[in-house]
This record gives sequence, C-alpha cells and structure tokens, in this order.
Amino acid sequence: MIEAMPGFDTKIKAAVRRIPKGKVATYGEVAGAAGVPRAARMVAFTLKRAGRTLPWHRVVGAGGRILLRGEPGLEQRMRLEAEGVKFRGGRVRMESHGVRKAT
DNA sequence: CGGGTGACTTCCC
DNA sequence: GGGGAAGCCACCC
Repeated sequence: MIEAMPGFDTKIKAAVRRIPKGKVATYGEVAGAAGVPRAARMVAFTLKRAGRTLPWHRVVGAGGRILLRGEPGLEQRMRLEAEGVKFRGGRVRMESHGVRKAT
C-alpha cells in the first residue's frame, strides 16, 4: 500500500535507512528486509551503487565484521564508533548493536 | 537473452 | 583463529 514494490536497490536503501543510529545490520538482514535473504551480495553492491545517500556504514557483514577493505573499511569503523558502536577486536559488538536479537 | 561480477554466507579442514 | 571452496541472488553490459 504505501509502496508499490519498487526495485531491489530501493528496498535496500529503505532498509538501511531504518537502521537505528548506534546499531548495525548485516547484509543478510538488510537483504531479508528487502525480501531476499540470500541477496546479501546484492545489498553490498547496491549500497556502493547507491552512494553516500544512506548510512552504509551501519551495514556490516555477518557477525559484525567489516568486509570493506582499505580506507572505506577504516572509515566505516570510525563512523560507527562515532555513533556509539563498540568494537571488539575488529568486529562490532552485535550482542549490543545487532538489530537482530542476541540469542 | 546470456554471461560476468561482487562491501555475502556458510561449511569444512 | 585462519584459509579455501561452493552456493545464491540480483544488477549491469
């Protein structure tokens, strides 16, 4: 109703945008929110294509690992920390920031 | 329409 | 904990 089933990348953007500040979501989560849990790769690719119009830095890999390499990955970690996200080793504390419930 | 690609995920050693 | 391989999906040319 409020939407007419837009393209995938559109849903990805919407999902990423609704990630609360100080929290992070995995590609799989975002993909799931978009309707296809297995399209995690697509999420990453779409995010890149989307550009900086969304909080892409709130999207991390499974387990809270930053998959980005080089500068962008470093920047992402810095941004997350700036939002209050805590890291352990080189991973986000999904137990506290994971949108998903901790088991 | 077909093929290549990727910021993925998961399993196994 | 680290490395390698396979599977999956949608986008782009």
